[in-house]
Amino acid sequence: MNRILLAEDDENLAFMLQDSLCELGYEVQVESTGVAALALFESKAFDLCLFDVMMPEMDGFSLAQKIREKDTQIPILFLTARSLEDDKLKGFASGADDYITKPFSIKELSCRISVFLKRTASQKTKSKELICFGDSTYDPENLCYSHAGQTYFLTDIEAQLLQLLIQNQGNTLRREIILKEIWGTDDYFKGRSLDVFIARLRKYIKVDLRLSIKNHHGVGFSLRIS
Amino acid sequence: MNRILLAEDDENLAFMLQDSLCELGYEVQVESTGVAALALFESKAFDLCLFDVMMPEMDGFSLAQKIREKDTQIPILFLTARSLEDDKLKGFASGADDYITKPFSIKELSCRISVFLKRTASQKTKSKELICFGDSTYDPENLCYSHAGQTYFLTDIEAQLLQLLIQNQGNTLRREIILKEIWGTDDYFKGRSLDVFIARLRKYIKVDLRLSIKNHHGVGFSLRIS
DNA sequence: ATGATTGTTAACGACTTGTTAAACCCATAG
DNA sequence: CTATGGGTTTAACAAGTCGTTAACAATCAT
Repeated sequence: MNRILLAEDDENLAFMLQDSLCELGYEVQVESTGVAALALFESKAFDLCLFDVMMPEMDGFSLAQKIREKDTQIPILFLTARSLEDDKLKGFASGADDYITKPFSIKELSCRISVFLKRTASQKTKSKELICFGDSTYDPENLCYSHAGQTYFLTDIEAQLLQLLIQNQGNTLRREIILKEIWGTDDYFKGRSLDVFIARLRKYIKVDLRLSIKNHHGVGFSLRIS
Repeated sequence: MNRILLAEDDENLAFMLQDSLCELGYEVQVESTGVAALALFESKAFDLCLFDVMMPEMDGFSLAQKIREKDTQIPILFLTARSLEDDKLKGFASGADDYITKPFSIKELSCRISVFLKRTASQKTKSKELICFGDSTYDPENLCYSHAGQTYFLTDIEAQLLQLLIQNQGNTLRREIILKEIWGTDDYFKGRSLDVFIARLRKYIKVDLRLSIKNHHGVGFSLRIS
């Protein structure tokens, strides 16, 4: 289920788009101002942004720039009534990926959306191969962690978290990144849940003396392999 | 240097495109038929495909499908004179990523091309690069300073301050500039905090004899590299 | 020499994280 | 329909970390 953040101040169009896109299997959240959209983007995880260019308070271009500061990957598509050359270029300069001029058909919009979702999705596709790290292994297929004959079966969230840490081994994973990746939102309680799961993983991996999960105060965690 | 495979049967347009794109720093190879383009694709590596829809022997759609069988990742962009709805949908269905209707400006084309090249490029290079200064390195991703095997993990403010100093190495950074940049305000106590952080950074970097932070009395600080 | 600026260290308080356990949720079995 | 159990979230408290402030020493400019 892909989540789309739609920023559109025209209520009718917004409703129509939300309706149509939902039918196509997307989860759509709508905000009518750039400010609100930016706030929502920061607290929840989305897979794609769809912004109207003309909006009160903050126009689509500025909004896109703000988003790009936080996320260089997420696809951003613009909707606009005008098909002016300068407008298009300004759009691309502010970090847009595509530019759709009204009137457009839902089918075309959906095609363009799926082009970008396919691309970002293919980056995520995790291989189901056995992963070796330190003196241990993790089996993504069976969600189990093994070291020297001992095997622990992990729960869903434990597994996701371990996989994230492994994929970024040595690097600091920011709390908000983890929270958005696994829980979809970033609030106080999910944050505490994260700490609880870190504690559990530490309990598992302590059998492998080469492994440790280091905290970077106020920033996040990193898996260290000595 | 990104390599583009252009399939276009109109000689004039093909030449014009090749010329313009070359000037923008792309390496462009042209074929005037789908069959030839497919053959060339199989024998050489490209980063992006740009196909005219209407071509003798094999149209752009069929060509795209053939390419997609061999490479699911490479971006494929269509050029077409018609902006018919059905055409666009057929294009996307055959594996296209974008669809540009003539007439178009080179600037717009170049924007759309770079959107996709950026995406595929970013899949290859994921990590931010290290900053080297003196005999040391600073890793902005993990907020850590390293010299000769030793690594210090910095706090948020330490990291910001070091980064500021590095970016202005050799030049004097005025106190008020630093204070506004990092703390947002410039009052007496934040000023004293700054002095405390300078002391901490000095403690870290003293392991690198080539580095020193010099004070300019009443003005600010500068990072000196001998 | 004197007042202002900077260097240095330590302590305090706010906030983040570690840890454990209880509460809660939800699916499944009885 | 209730009981059970696995898994997750919430709560509560302990431990740790960081930024600020204070205090005092050293240095600089005039």
